[in-house]
Amino acid sequence: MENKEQPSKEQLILAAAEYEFLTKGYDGARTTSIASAAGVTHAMLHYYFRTKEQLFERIVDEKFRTVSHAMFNIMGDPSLPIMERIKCGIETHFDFIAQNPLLPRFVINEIITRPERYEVLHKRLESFVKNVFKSLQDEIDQEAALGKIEKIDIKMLFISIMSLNTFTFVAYPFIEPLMGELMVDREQFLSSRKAENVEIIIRRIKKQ
Amino acid sequence: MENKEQPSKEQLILAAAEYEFLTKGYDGARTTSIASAAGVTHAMLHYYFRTKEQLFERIVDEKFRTVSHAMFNIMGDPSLPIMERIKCGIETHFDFIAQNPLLPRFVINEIITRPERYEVLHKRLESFVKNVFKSLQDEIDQEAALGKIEKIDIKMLFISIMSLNTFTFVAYPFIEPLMGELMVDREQFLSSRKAENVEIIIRRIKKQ
DNA sequence: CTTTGCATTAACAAAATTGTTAGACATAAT
DNA sequence: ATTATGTCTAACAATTTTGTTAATGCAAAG
Repeated sequence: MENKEQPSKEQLILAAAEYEFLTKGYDGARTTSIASAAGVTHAMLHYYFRTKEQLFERIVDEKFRTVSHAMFNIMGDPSLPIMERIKCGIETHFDFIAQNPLLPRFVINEIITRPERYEVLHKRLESFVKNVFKSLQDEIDQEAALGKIEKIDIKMLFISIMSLNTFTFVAYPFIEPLMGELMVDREQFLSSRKAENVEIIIRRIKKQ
Repeated sequence: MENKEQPSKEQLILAAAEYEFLTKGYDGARTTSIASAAGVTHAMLHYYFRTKEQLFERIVDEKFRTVSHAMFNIMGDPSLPIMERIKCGIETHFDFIAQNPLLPRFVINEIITRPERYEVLHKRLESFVKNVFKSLQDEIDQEAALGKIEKIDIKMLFISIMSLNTFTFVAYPFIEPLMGELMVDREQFLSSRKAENVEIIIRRIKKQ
């Protein structure tokens, strides 16, 4: 019977594997290390998942689903006015990355080393993203024609938002030591960083 | 004697190792694969560099030096007016990343898996960066006091610039398939992306 | 032409990592 | 009580990857 207080060995292994793969990547991860972190013998790991590869697939599947799911929320509520919608999208995206700080590097490294696996995720996102881009671009073009905002390519805007929201987390260990007191209070920093990213994008769009 | 047309085995190995390590990371790299890419037996690799670790050190050293050297150029010419200086710094940084597109991911992964090695690079950059930040901040504060530009924390600006310039290259395989025609002509895309990044930062600083 | 020293290879050895198996053990069904 | 089933372990096996060595070649110095 499923007990919430006593996770099964299988769940323990999955949790340990997730952390190991996300921090060290496929090549850096060790099945023995995963097993011992999960508190089981490494034969156990092979018993449940047969191979390292299959265990990895489980993690990749789940993480790709997480990303895919997040993309749907990030695009913002179409009923909001465009400025509000973009602002809300940025904040949702930022919060998602903040809660999954290891994910971007993992996904990127994974896609680079095994591009074929990305096709599944890409296919799932492709038409959705294209549609949202198109509707956002139409709305932007309309507002721009009225002189209310700058005319801008939504794809460029998208790249900018992704860059601003993601890079801090990916490069955290690189920049943190260079930042002095700025990043010592993590909560404080993240909140002002989020506001900054919104500000940057709003200013980019606002008519001058 | 050193011949420019016939690189030595040692140089061949170093070149192959650089590519292997930059694309696959330390864990993913194989000494046999490096050797065969260099067209030598793998015993040869061990003859010249003894261990994978030592070969890797050579590459890391060189790449960290490259980054360190780049940082000095990126901070811009102090004799220029602040706007020009920042614009020029952004462009220099962008061009550097464009010419070393594999470097950011390598450096980040390397720092995450072996933070102790970063201390050498960090120490070299620390005081320089702090000084440049301070002089830039002073200049910004002066201009802001005159109402010419927005008051802004240079460190925040620095993170924004790094993010915008770097993320595209790090996440290239992730975003490229989502971008339709935008990125098909790479040269064209990079040039407009560079201009966009400058535009974004300038708008962030300009007084509204 | 012989010695010296570095470059090179092939074959081998060691280590690390992944994967398997036979059997033990518990638990629940028959 | 016996059987069946899934869980688990310890020991072992296979594979992959790294590292070594002894022997060979080769070119320059003496």
